[in-house]
Parts: sequence; structure tokens; C-alpha cells
Amino acid sequence: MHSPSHSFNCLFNNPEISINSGQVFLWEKFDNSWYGIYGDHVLKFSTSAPNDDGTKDNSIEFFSFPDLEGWEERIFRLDDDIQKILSGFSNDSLISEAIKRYPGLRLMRQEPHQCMLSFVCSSNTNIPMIRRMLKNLCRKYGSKIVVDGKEFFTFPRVDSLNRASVSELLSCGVGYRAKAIKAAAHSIAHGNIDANDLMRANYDDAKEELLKIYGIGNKIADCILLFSLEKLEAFPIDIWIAKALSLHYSWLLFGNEKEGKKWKQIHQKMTSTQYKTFSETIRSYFGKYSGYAQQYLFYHMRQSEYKRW
DNA sequence: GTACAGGCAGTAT
DNA sequence: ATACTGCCTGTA
Repeated sequence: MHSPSHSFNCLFNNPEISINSGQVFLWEKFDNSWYGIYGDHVLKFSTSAPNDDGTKDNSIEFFSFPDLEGWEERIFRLDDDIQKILSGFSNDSLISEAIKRYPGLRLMRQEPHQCMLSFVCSSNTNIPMIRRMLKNLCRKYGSKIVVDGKEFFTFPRVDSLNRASVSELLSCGVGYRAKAIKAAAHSIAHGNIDANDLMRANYDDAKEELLKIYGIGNKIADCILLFSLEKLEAFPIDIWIAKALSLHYSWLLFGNEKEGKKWKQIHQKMTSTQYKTFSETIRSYFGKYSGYAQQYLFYHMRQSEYKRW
């Protein structure tokens, strides 16, 4: 189905950059169109081809299969008052610089079950591998939807993953994460954990629930909370953010210089208590929209390393 | 061959 | 609490 194109302001003229941030995994570009898996749906948007005179108007058209009315507001968080949120970081020079440098970068709202399973697959691996694992899972357990002559596979229902045997999951190349995938699917399928409950709960309570699940630790829990459970104060600290923190925020995190230097050398492998301490400090510094700061920091760190994915 | 990639759980101190 | 270890899999 076809949604009318938006009259976008400068704060949302570039949905591509948010997808390229690497926090969503199942989007692909063909020509002028992006296609993404969102639970049971295939989403698509197209930027307009250049006009005859070589100029480009910046209208974007949105589609979904099956129809998902107004998905772009939801997925790109157009309901956030981003101007207000970003202006809240004006006292931080690094984030302010990143905001100027990467216009249009936004958090994306992910489908909760898909988000949870995606990040469960993300441990100790890289983005191309995560994408491969998820695509394999979709192909094996999702359903096929043909759009524009291309085959897409929806994200598996938790029931299917819960019923799958570990050896079947292994054939998707997920390795030792198979056990964690089953654990997560089982928790959802049996109602031990419920996305709507967690959305209503506060950050700490929701996180505590997620941490009970085998395979979900601090970082993955924070990703799930930020990207799918409306906890915008969540601040996932992965290796990239850890680098950013030791590079730019040691003044904030370390009272004494020595400890900062020591941590710089290690600069990964945080203990659980370190994670908690850093997380609390940084969240009280950036405030209730810390997650947006994380998004800009993460993107900036990846950009400055000329990473490909 | 070996190191490494968006962490995590298990065990021993 | 912290230190240390192994882990599927594909790529460089």
C-alpha cells in the first residue's frame, strides 16, 4: 500500500542515515528504494529519482506489505520532539558537533520481539554476521513476501523459534547463541516476559526482568530497552561506546586520573559493576534522552573508523 | 595457522 | 566483587 509522501522538515529528510547507523539489521537497498523487515511486515521507502534538469526534490514515499498504516511516524520516531531533545545536549560539545555533522540521524523504533532476538544474536560478533544469522532465521522460520519481484522473509514468530531444536537453529549459523535464542523465545512464549508490561515499567524494573533471561546481559538489555521498549534513558555501552567514553568522557567517569588511564589500556571487558557505575553516571549527565546521545556517539565512532557493513 | 568481531555465563579466588 | 576462560562462525 501507498502512503502519501510527507512534507519533511530538515530534521527528517534522510531516513537512510538512521538505517546505516547499524542499529537495525534487516534493511536492504535496491536502486532508490530501501526495504526492511519489521516483524510480519515488509516496509519500503523510495527517494525520488533525479528530475530531468538534474535536480532532486526531497519527497519520500512510504509503502508497507501488508499495509501498516503510518508506519514511518512510528519507526522513525517522528512523534519525538527531536528539536527539543537534541537541544538538551547543547552543553556537550562532542554531541553538539555530531548533531551538526550527521543531520537527520534518529533513533529507530524496532519491533520488540525482533529487537530482542536480534540483539541476542549480536553477542561477540560483527554486523555482517548478525545480518546473516537473522536472514537465515527469517528464511527458515519466517514467511515469504514478494515485493517488487523480490523475495523477503518476515521475522520468525516466537512460537516457531521456541519449538525449533537447537540443532535446527545451529544450521542458521548462530553457533552458541542457539541456546540463548531458545531461552528468549521461551520466555516470551510462556508469558514470563511481556513487551507491553516492560513498556509500562520503569527502566530499572524492565532491565531487571530482561537480565533474568539467559543470554541477555547489561549491554543487550539496554539495546532492547532503548530500541524497542521506549526507555530513551537507556545508554547501551558496547565496545564502540566504551572507546568513546575513555576518549572523551574520562573526566566525567573517573575522579582520579590513574584509574582512567588504567581503564583506557583495557578499554574493553567491563565488569558488571563498572558497567553499572558508568551507566548511572552517564545517564545522569545526559539526562532522560541519553539514548539519543548514544546514537550520535555510536554513529560518530563508527564513522571515524571508516567502518563498512 | 592465528586473531578478531557491537558479550555473556561459568568457575575459582 | 573481580579475574579469568571458553565460546560458534566467518573473514582477514
